[in-house]
Amino acid sequence: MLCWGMSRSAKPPPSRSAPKSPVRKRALQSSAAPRGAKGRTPSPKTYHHGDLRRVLIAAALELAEEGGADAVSVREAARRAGVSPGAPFRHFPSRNDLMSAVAEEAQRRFRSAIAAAIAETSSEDPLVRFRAFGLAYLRWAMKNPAHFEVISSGKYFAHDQSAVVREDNAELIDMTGQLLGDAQDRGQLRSADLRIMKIAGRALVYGFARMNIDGHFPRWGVADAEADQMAEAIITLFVDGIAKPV
Amino acid sequence: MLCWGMSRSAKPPPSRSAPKSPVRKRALQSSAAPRGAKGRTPSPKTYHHGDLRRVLIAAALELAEEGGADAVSVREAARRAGVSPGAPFRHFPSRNDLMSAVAEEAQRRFRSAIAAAIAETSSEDPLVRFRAFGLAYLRWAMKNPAHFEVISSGKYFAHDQSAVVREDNAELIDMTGQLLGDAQDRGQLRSADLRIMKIAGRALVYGFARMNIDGHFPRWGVADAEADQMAEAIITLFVDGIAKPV
DNA sequence: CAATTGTGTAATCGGTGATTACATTCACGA
DNA sequence: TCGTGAATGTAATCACCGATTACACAATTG
Repeated sequence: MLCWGMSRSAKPPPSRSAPKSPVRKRALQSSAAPRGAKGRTPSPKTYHHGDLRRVLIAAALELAEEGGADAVSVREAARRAGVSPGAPFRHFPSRNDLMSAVAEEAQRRFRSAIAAAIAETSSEDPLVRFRAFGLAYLRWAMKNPAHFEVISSGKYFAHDQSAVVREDNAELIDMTGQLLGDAQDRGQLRSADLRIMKIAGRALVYGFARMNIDGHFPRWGVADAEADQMAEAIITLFVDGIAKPV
Repeated sequence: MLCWGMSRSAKPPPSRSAPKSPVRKRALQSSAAPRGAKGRTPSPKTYHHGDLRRVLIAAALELAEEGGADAVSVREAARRAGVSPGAPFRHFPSRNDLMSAVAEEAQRRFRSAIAAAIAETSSEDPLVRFRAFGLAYLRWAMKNPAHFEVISSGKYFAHDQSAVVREDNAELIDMTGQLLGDAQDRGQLRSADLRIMKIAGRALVYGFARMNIDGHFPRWGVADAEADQMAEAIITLFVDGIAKPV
């Protein structure tokens, strides 16, 4: 018998169309009352889950955290939500659709983290703010490698599938352009080619974050402080490199 | 019936232990006489393939080229080699082992490309050679994105599984350290911290290559020239950034 | 020529994404 | 209040994949 629950014991085959026993096992249910967007009260043992979409996304984010982006499987997410393997299909026609939703949530968090870091920067100096941007970027990426991977790798969801991720990301890129433009207006930069600086800056932080994800820094994972110092040093090097020498 | 060949037609079940018809279909066989390491002459229709290991690696490299590193499957490689799905097991106990072999071959090519580019540089100026290194790196990575991905992402083979890849890569990194050290000895650099420059340089090119792989440059893929110019500009920016201003 | 070793085949297992028919429930309107 | 249809979850199934085993066949070697 095909049983998606955790009981693997062989059961006597239920005659094909016999009415099922009304007793249902139900798992997790995220017992801290998941308030849906509509503030519905979820009775604990209903046939309908009530908030499956959200729970699936949460489970997928969790799976990614635990075992990397590749470890996310629709079936396992369903298992953790306590529903059958086919249930997610109603909400996400394909695994990619689930991953898109995951990416949107992750991107939202990423953006918030950076926005918060910049908001905390009291200075008006665009290069100082640029530094803060880069540092927040790297810190978030190193703290949430799997989520960063989902967002960035363009392998888990089609980039043109989620307008949210696309626009949100474009906004971040624009922000760096803005900051560099301001710095240029103040005569703080050596080179005139903003475009190259922008893309080089992106490549630098992206590469550092990805190297971390891809296991190029085997020493870390524990030495959190060293990683942070390294991140800071790299950004300093970049900013010093493009800034006009005093 | 389970048939690994291309014929999907239902056949009458062959009685379990009946002697098989001696007629065998045999695919590809890489008909340009694959000379094994031992220079064996491969007769075209033997039961034994004769050079399966090599052919499997070649097929895997091809699959990666065609559909990205994730598109490599042991079964498909076996299919292209014209053998059963279980055959590769003799040579590669797991998919990762196959990918390790693929990575070794790719790394070998990568290293050659860079070595050749540096050898062509007549100049003795370490920064000029450093530039050549970076450019060769980016050019190869952009020309062989899937192969670069297999080498670098540490997801397709355990980094400690292949001494070849590890050492080969360490040698490349050493090379950059050497070049930067030479530049420092000649007083060409602004900063004293070689370690940071080394890692920032790595992150920069790695990030650029990875952004290309991950689809962050949607415009390209056709505009090859633009990508090349961009690569050059980025490396120039970096070298100018770390070099002492004239 | 015979035995041993290497190599490919056949068959099977468990896991996964995808898809369909069906069961149950909920929400809305008569 | 009650029925009906739309939502939503279940059951069952398919194809594909990686892994593994027992077995068949070939190549080599003595």
